[in-house]
Amino acid sequence: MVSSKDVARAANVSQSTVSRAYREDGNIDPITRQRVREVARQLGYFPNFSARSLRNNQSHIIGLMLSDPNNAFFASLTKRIEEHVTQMGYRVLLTYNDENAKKERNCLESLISSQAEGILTMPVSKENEDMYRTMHNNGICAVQLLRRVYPNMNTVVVDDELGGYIATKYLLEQGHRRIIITEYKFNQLLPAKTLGYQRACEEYGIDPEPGILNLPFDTNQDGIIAGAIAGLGATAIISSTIPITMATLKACNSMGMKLPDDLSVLAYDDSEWLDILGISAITHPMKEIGDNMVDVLFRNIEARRKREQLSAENISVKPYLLLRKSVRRL
Amino acid sequence: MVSSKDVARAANVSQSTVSRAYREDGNIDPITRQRVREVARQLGYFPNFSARSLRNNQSHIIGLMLSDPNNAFFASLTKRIEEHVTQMGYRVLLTYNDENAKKERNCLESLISSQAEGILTMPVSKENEDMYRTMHNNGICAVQLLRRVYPNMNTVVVDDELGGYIATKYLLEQGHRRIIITEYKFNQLLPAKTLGYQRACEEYGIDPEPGILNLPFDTNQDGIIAGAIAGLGATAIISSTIPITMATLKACNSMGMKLPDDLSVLAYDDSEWLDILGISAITHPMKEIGDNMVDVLFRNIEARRKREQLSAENISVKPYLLLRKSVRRL
DNA sequence: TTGTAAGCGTTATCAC
DNA sequence: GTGATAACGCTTACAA
Repeated sequence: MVSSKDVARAANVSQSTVSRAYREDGNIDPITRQRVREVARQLGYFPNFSARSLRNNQSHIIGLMLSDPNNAFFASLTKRIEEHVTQMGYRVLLTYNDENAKKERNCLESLISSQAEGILTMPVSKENEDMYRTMHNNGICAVQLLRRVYPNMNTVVVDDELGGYIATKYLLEQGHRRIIITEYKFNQLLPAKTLGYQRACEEYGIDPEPGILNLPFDTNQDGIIAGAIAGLGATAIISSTIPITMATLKACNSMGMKLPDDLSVLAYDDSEWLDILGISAITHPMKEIGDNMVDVLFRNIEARRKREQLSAENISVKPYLLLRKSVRRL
Repeated sequence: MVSSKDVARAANVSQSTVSRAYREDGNIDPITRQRVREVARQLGYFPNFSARSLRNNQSHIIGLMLSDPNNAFFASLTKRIEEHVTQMGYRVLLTYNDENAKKERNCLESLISSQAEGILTMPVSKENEDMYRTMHNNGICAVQLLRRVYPNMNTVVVDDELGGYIATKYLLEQGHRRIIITEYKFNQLLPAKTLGYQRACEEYGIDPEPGILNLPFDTNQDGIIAGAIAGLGATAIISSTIPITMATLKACNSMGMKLPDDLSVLAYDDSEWLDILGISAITHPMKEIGDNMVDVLFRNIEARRKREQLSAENISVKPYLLLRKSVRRL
């Protein structure tokens, strides 16, 4: 690799002049800058970010830690985030925790060692709290995405309690009474969507309990869903993630059920495919979510640079109902 | 950030001993290593990769440059790649070129400056050949993914000519004669899929020309597709990417066409949604593709470390037809 | 405006 | 087995 020293030699200037030619402020004669850059170009010189990072204590790296890559919802966020981050002159280091605390730990270690200035994370559980504290102590800004695992961390979430409520209420209004809602149960707590479901059910004087279907993370979801629908005699189902929506549709296919005549389906999280399939969904203002995530992060990075202390932000984005034609009025 | 110096002080050893405690070979008393690591843990020490990279001339970074993030086909590859790369103890720097040569250039500059040891790239066009040459000169290993833009670069592609041929031949066998194939035309050349389409048509003595539908990259694809179907009186269509498949299905919806009665659709690139929708597709052995990409890359990185010279590998993975029920026998 | 030199946190070489 | 020290490529006082 050609270094600034090589360029300096070739351009007959000092190494620091080369450095100056590559920085905004660098007090340097425009002519010199021009000349140095030209020589550098010919030599194939590119500044070494590792060295810069070491010297400046600024890596210009943002760590992105996602959980489940099968969820198209996240894929679409990834692009938005990358775009923003790049525009700010930062780079994205991509990691997946696979909903696994041990892997999450490895990701975090790697990101810390990479001197990431900020991280956008979907925490798996409370298990790695010490890591997040270490990061905090080291001034690494963190924003948790779509999940509120740590109360004192910056947060950008969708108001899933509201989403669950809206979804359930709509189905109730359409006359459904035996409604299934699916969930993954990570902690002991009920997911927010389920909480909203409960609230709506209780408003209608319905026992929410039998409709709550806890699913395993990776195996035979459609079989379980099919069984639950038959078992409860459900007339409607709220599928709580994109992968679960897929499983639900497969269950319908295998049982030969037609939408919305035999079963009403309301998907949580939207996808272009759902539009094609005519399936109503709880959807989210993706642009707003993506923008917020990155904005909060860089606000914090900025503040830190000025040695200001910011209190944790807590942004909750409102989901809304997108009607198509997968829900039948009873 | 706490550095090895801090740990050294706290553990009453020299800084180089701390360093040794964190390397495989490091000739160090196991007891000392244990003790040092414990002190480090308490202090919240993590090795600084920038410094390591600077000193070792090994960043342990792999650059991943994708084109279109809307294509779920790539999203699924991304995860596979990340998994592999992480397992090799490397990190993934994610960039998107948006099918735009200027952006591609920025991505490459960033990756070079990041000292990436290897990059997995989907080149946009020949425009940035100088960049790729610079990388080559600097010993940065590159593998082009799914496209063969540079003849002398390592390549992992799907044999799209074969895929186009298989798809077309199947439709012809089913009695279709007016078949549309869609494409994006980046260079002057016909895409490989279209070449396969041509070959099959010619075997059947059919003029391929009228069926070739060139689409713009981002706007109103479904309108154009609908127009083309009507215009040609097509009985079948091969949609050449996942986003185009979506557009095709939208076109069908808006024209009120039912599959496969009113139109036969054969998708190029598979998706779980297509399974749900019962749409036949040309699919790819994703695992094989992902594995190959990373294997080729690390084979090259390994060779470079040993100062060996490897000639460019050229891997072509065979696609195959997955029959569902979106094609009608005429 | 430019050059000199110190230092960022590592690893590797060389003594001991 | 351990410690001192130079060097990696860069930025930034400070000096000229």
